[in-house]
Amino acid sequence: MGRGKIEIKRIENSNNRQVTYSKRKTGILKKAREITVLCDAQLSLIIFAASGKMHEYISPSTTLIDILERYHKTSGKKLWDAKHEDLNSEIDRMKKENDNMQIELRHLKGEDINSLNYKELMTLEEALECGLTGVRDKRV
Amino acid sequence: MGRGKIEIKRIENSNNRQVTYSKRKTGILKKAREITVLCDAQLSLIIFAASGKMHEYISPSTTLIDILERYHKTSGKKLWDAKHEDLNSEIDRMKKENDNMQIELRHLKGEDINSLNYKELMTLEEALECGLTGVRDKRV
DNA sequence: TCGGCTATGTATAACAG
DNA sequence: TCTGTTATACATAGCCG
Repeated sequence: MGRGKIEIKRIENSNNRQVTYSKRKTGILKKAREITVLCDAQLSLIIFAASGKMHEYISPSTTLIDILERYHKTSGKKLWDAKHEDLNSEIDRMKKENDNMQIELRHLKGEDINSLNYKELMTLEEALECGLTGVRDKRV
Repeated sequence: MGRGKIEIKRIENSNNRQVTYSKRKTGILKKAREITVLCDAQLSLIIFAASGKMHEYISPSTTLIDILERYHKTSGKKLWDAKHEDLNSEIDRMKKENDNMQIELRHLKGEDINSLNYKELMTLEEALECGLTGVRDKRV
């Protein structure tokens, strides 16, 4: 279309490239809107120009999130796992830390100490005596 | 285009709608590919037909996740917060729990007790004595 | 229902200001 | 560089088999 046929390959002249981008962006956004209206389709179109500028079209009556959820379900491809995995591993890490402290606390309170061996009991006693001394010094 | 002009509104005849969808889908996918090649654009296009069938085009040299990250950064719109917020609040909750245990542990070890008032010290001392008794009983 | 055809409406490459 | 124009290539609506 236009005054001459062009090959579909990167337009080397940056000015032409920019102009073509702008026109085709308008075109594709229009097509996107049209197909959703004509055919009851749901669609998400996100375009970034080489310059970084962004344009989007999301079909009405839906949201990008809806579409991504559906994409997720339909394709089975997971989108936010990278993010989720980080958070999940952080949670696991804290959970372990938590459990360890929980156990130490119970021991210091004299609970669940049946499983401790003699050496561990001695260490614990020492810690308790030390703490007690500190507290008594302070209190007086 | 075609033998007659059509209005951009829902095509009522479901057969025509389906045919038009199929043709236009091909068209828009082609346009999507072309603009990325011609203009160095990055693009994500996801279409769901009314039937539920999905089609997508993601520009080469990128991934949908990249595009969504960029969308997030550029638009400021948060996409996965609903999902993430749950995890984040879980992390916050555990962090608090963690901190509290951390403090309690330090107190039991006689550390950082300057900030405690008399009553708190007494409670602490009691706990320590109780723990110590338990441990000594056990050790013997 | 479907794949292909073609007359016609659109999009756009090149150009002009 | 940007906006508008125009000749042309392209996309596609309605058909046909």
